[in-house]
Amino acid sequence: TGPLHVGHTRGAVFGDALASLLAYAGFDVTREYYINDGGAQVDVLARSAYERYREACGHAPEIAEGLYPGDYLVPVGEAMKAHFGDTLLDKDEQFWLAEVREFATEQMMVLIRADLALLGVEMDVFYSEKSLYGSGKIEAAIADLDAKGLIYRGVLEPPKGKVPEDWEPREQLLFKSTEHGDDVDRPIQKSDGSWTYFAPDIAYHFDKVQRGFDQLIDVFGADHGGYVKRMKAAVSALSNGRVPLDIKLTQLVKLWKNGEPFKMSKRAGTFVTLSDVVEQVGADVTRFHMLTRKNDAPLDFDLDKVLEQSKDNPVFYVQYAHARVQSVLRKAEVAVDDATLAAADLTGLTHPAELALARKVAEWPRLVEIAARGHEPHKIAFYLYELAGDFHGLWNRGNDDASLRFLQDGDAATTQAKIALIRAVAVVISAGLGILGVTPADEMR
RNA sequence: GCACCCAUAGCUCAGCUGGAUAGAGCGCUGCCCUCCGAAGGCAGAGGCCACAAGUUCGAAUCUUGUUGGGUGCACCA
Repeated sequence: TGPLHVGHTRGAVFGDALASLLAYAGFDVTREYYINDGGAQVDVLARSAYERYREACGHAPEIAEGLYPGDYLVPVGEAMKAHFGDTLLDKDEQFWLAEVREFATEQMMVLIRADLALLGVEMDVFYSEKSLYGSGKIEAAIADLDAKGLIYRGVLEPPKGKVPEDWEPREQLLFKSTEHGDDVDRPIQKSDGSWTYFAPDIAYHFDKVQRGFDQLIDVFGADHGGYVKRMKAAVSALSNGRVPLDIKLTQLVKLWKNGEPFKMSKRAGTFVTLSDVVEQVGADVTRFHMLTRKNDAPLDFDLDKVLEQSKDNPVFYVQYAHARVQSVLRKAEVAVDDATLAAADLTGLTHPAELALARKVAEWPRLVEIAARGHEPHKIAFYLYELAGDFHGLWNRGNDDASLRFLQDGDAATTQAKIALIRAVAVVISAGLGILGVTPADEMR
């Protein structure tokens, strides 16, 4: 219903990096974006857009309580005027709602695709929730569960503890998710017989199971933590336990500026968008920083600090290490092509700092395996930071001990051995940054 | 009331699915640029890994309980 904001950015970066990590580890990965274009929220979007349309036509917009006030809908209103002329003015909702809904959601997807492109995130599939309605897919998924004896009509117990004021017993169509690890059974139809949002979600996952995937990973915001069990229950039931579903929750991003919390108000429509952030600090910095915390830990993002060029800025620190290696390669006066380096005699590398660095580089394949298996791309970011630290340490020892410098005048064999080591560092940094979607730098500016 | 996540140095956080004296950055103390970029590096101080039991040859890591935070909890997505 709007442009992506910083919270979405974290989910996008996390999912993209995880997908790249799995691909790097040898998995065949499909990246999907599930478009929430069904349900009541899209009607709200349409009504909000209609007010902006009236505004574009010269009337004062009446943005009632509950509508989306954000001014990102202003251009949508203008586009509507260009498209519909004044044919929708002063008409009842029933005459325009469906058309405007269609128009506005399309416009929102244009925004969202542009935001993703700005971040460098590419999706293989955009899957529309709305497309499931009327296609028979929801009915088919529910029928599958029904055949397994997991669908029944019933009345749920009121929630324990604080009971909502307006609670009343209602008979609904329910999914017996408790048989697959959930705490209570979940409604898939409202009491009026229409689907709950859960029904298309089930159908979407059923579709993925039927497409033959071996494992599924969902990325949710932490505020959707309550849906984890029911979604897992659904996939477990739909796939007869064949397909594991891992759900990764990304915690909140706290924005800072000049050391002070940067307040956002969704009410007033003044939230900070993905494009705000990326335009200010760049995609590389945004992506790396979003991955310097575990996905389930809250993240501080300071719009000034992330641009600092110092050691407490991991993006810079890792880039700097890569740039230093490239600098040495440029200055080397001996052959440094891959074949020569591959054949270099490494027995001369005996200093503890050199061996420590070599050991760190050698950890890489195992680290990739661990990170991929745990679905934890942040481990790549932390590893790169440690690798860069070991490298910078060795570099600076060269200040005191000339024998540790990488370029040894008049000794091509030793120089090539040392360069083989640091070239390996650069290769790993480059691969690691590639997984995170960050461009390695050849020089610092 | 229930479910999920979290609790590690003064601060912000790692800790490789159970292995050796628990690590990093910031902050603090003291050092290192005639020398491939000091935008960096070296050294030091600083921890009862929330608490208590349990499993194990071995626990920050696994189990249970307690305390203290965060999030979510019928016919909204």
